[in-house]
Amino acid sequence: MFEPLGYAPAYLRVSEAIRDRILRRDLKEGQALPTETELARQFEVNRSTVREALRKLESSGLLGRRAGGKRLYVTRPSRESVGGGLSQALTLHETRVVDVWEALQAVQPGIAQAAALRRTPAALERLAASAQRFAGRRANRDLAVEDVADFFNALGEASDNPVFVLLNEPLLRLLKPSLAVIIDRVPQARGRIESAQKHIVEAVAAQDAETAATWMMRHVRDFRRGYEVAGIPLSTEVGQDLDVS
Amino acid sequence: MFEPLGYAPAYLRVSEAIRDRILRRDLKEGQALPTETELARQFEVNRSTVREALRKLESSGLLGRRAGGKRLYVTRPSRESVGGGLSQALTLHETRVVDVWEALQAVQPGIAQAAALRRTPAALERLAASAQRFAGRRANRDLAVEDVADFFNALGEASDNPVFVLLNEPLLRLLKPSLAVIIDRVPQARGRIESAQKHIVEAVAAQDAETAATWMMRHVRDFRRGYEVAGIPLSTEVGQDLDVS
DNA sequence: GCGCATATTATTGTCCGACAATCCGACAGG
DNA sequence: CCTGTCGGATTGTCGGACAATAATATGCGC
Repeated sequence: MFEPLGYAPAYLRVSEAIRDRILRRDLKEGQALPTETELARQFEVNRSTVREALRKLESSGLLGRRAGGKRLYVTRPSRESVGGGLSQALTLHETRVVDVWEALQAVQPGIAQAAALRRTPAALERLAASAQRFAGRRANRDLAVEDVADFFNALGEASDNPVFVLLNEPLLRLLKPSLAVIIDRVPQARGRIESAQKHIVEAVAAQDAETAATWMMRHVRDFRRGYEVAGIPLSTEVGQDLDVS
Repeated sequence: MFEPLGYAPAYLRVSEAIRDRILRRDLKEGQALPTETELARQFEVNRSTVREALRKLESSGLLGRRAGGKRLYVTRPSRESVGGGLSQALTLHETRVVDVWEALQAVQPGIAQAAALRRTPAALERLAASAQRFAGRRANRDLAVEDVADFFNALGEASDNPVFVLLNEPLLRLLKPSLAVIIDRVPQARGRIESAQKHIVEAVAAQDAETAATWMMRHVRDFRRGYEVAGIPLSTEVGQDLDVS
């Protein structure tokens, strides 16, 4: 019947005040934040309180530190930061590999399509280079996995759609461990990935959205076959390795 | 030649230690965290340091507070928390309505498909109820928007795929403001949404994945028409209203 | 004047101790 | 069983302190 009358601790109000200024683009990316002491003075709270607020913003990826630096700068949440948060959440929601795969299947053809339509020459080159790198590296298992992920990332960037870019990251992160197993256990996996990537690159180069989507569908479907051949149960939960950092 | 040798401030190491225990399911959801003083004792750091660590985990959604409560409990990141973070990130990446729309177009048919295949009777009922609610409410603009979002959410839940559930939230959040404008300015919008929802519900009821996906595609494509008719430029940036909370 | 090493200063990370507000649990009374 | 009271535990916030080091100014040689 009654709402709880809202009270917010000071550290929260401070963090929201700063966050709003950032979202409003009032504090621009790359700009240095005032010092903790100065913020404490302006908000009229203790420095400890300011620090608690800063920690919140830091872990939302809105504030960051330049390497080896001391002061905080306004940053936009990076792919890694967003990916870390989401994949962490998915892990705790008991996501299974089949769930990730299904999402991949739903979204990747659309990304391929968009990439084919809008790729710049530079993005195309990056994509081709990624495929090349995977094809040329027959040795290391983990590097191969990184290359596959990089291919998807390059495609996301080529689509020039930040939603796709940010969505890709967590899915790939969760995919990687099982992909490593597939590459280890399924001899023909590398070849099939290589072939799919080649066709996708060609379609993107030709700006043929339809073909790009089709090959991507096959590519993703192949992963599912990979799970079966490698003997990974589809109901395996992802993220038991917790490499989030 | 050399990596910078890793140093991490204590508050970070504490927060990572706790986070790992949570991700490892060592600390289970719903469990109460030890008190700040106790944590400080165990980690052998000051309580202020512990508090900074807790603020980080709090804003990743891994720790939460029961309404009006004081102690912290282990929680899984809620849809809202994930959605807030992601939509905040997308806002800062200058995402445009057309980007969100494109992502919706890519992902929603897949969700509809999965929902059709796996919906439980309960989920179907929830979905139908949501459609009903939208159809029956011809008055308020904002409530109508909420109903549309709820329909997508219900579909996501029916798909029984946490990836879809969590992905939906930020997209809907960013979609809402423009959707409100569409409903205001495009007289036939309500009717078309109502019709699409009806067909989707029917297809999901019949477990006809193909039809569900097809109608969803039409439904999403309609939004794009809506933008054009309502005179919203597709390159409008989303999230200028910053209702993240 | 300019580049570079060096000295100063400012800022962060961490600690300590304190205190008010208030949530929690127990306990008594109707 | 519900309500009111009470004491202890816990959080939120404060002030001050200090070492380490990043940032900045200073001086020097050219």
